[in-house]
Amino acid sequence: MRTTIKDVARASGVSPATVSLIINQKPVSISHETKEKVYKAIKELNYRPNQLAISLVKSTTNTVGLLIPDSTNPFMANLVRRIRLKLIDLGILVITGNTDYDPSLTKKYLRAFADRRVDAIVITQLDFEKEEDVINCANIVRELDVPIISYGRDVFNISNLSTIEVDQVQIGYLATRHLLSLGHRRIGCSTGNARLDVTKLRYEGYKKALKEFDLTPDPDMIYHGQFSIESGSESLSYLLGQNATAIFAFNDLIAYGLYKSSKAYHLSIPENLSIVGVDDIPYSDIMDPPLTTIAQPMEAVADCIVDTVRKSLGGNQESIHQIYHPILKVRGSTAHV
Amino acid sequence: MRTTIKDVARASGVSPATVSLIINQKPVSISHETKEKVYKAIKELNYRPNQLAISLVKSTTNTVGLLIPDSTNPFMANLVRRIRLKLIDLGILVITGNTDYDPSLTKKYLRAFADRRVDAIVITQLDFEKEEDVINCANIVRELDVPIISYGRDVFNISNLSTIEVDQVQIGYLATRHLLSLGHRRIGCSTGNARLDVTKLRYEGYKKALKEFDLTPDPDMIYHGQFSIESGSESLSYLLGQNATAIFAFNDLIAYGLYKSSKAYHLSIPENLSIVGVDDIPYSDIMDPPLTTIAQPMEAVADCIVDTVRKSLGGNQESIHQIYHPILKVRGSTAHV
DNA sequence: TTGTAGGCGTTATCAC
DNA sequence: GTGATAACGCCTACAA
Repeated sequence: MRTTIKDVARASGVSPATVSLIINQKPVSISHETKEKVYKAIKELNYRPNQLAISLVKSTTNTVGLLIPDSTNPFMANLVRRIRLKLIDLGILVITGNTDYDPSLTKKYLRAFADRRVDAIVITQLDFEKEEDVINCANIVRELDVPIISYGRDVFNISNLSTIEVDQVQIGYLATRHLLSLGHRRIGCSTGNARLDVTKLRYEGYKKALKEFDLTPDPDMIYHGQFSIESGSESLSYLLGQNATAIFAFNDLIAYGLYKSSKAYHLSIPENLSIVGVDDIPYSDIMDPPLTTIAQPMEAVADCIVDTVRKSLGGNQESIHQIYHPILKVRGSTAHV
Repeated sequence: MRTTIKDVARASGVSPATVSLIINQKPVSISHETKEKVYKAIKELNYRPNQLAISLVKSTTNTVGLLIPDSTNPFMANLVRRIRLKLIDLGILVITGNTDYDPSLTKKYLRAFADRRVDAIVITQLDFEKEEDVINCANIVRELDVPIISYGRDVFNISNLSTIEVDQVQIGYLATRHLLSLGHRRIGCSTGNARLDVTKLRYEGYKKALKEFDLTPDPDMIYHGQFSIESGSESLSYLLGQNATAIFAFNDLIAYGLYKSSKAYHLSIPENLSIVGVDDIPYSDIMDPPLTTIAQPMEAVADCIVDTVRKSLGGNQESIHQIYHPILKVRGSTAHV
């Protein structure tokens, strides 16, 4: 049993209430003498207030829950790092949960967060393959009664939830237009998980760009994969079979997978194949050739998330909706046909 | 105010105590009838027990704190992911803290973890540049009174702390011996933060290998850097100035930095320069050429950490000391002189 | 200036 | 079978 406020009180010959007043620097005048005694006792007993007890009475935990599908994705890893660093600065801890797009794990975390009375929950790309899982999870979220801040669109259609997003249609559009402007006409898509909102939106952007060039999207040019290196690797042979001269990889990891299997095909990038990715993770400009990619403004997103968390802790009820814009970074993986 | 056990009690016409008994499936016989009533009320009121209150009386939180210097390092990211996934399976949440090797941030986190009464703290490579910070932090750790599990050696010299480590000397040895066996004699080191224990140990291994080949280590062959891509980039010109034909990068990120600046020097790897890294992060075999590296058995380490956490929650006081061995993965970045 | 008492939401020990 | 009652460790009126 650790030392409690009572121990301190006893040791310094005052009541627990007085100790509490002193610790919390309440605006009441207390004799210098007793203050000294109490501080001394605190130091000697190495007393630290039990935050559980404090949280119970104050009903605030200075803790937020953070849910993330793939924490090993460097883009996410960097985002989360920045969020954590800014939050600890405010004295707020974050409980992180990995979901791997698993609905039941997601629900488990959501409930666990709420049960622990986190002050807010940050969810990133909370979305599932199956419609039913989305609905199911949305209901849980609605019951939660905790401020929720989402990075990515509100696929749940929940009213009081703040969203911070990057224009995903624009991402697909920028990537595709860049390729089109280089003369490519058979542009393959190596997508992320097909039913996910991000995937759909990026594909929208792809179609939008094609339309601007008076081209009709060919469904055969899509490989329905996942947001992983392995998926990218697997997609190459299919897309080559469709005579793609360029591939829009739905994120940089997928692009890395394409790089990897390109070697097996003795294809050289960008001479034989142009590739553009999404996210601009830190390894993309080290790859050979450096990867052309669409960068999301990670810092701004992280800062906005933290800001929104802070506001909601401050009692702000209004939900915020912020949209950021992506940026095309042209590097060595794309060239004229 | 959320619904409490009292609300449920009132709604179902029983006492809070009874509700508690039912919820926790205590081995007491309770009439089927009241059980039904209570379950119904719970469902209708959407009642969920407040874990803060439960933790307060049970003095266990089912939460562990995890401290990590650089969560964006893919090796760490993967390790942490696995730990989280295995822990949530046991119903345990993890509060993660990024320290960036900052002593004051580390202390802040350590205290915050303890104040929140986490059941255990997992620290990874907790170590600092300055001796004084190490001592200082060690004192805090000693006062903590929480089971601590460390990935990496106990640089603190704290008695009751479990350690899970990978033989770091062996890492340096394997990397260097590989290079030596390829005929390299001027092998540069692009190190991680100089004062860190891992750095010193890997360098020990380097010296050990040289000694086996009857070579004396040349202090000029060391570039004292950091565990980052940038540091690797910066080290190249210095080490080339020392006529290095091969470089032992103290981790894969550093190796990536070397790849990056090699391009600027129009050096081709491994023809003009051999490189070996450490960690075998997922991008290393996609690099061109694929990076020869020393892999640490991440899965085994993660599993052992989780296992140790589980045991300590079970009340096990004994500290564990486990050592794993690294593995050399020969790929395309190393060749004969 | 300091102490008393009640409450935060649970669980646990006894009674009834 | 079920219900008081006292913890758990702290905060905060309200008294003194």
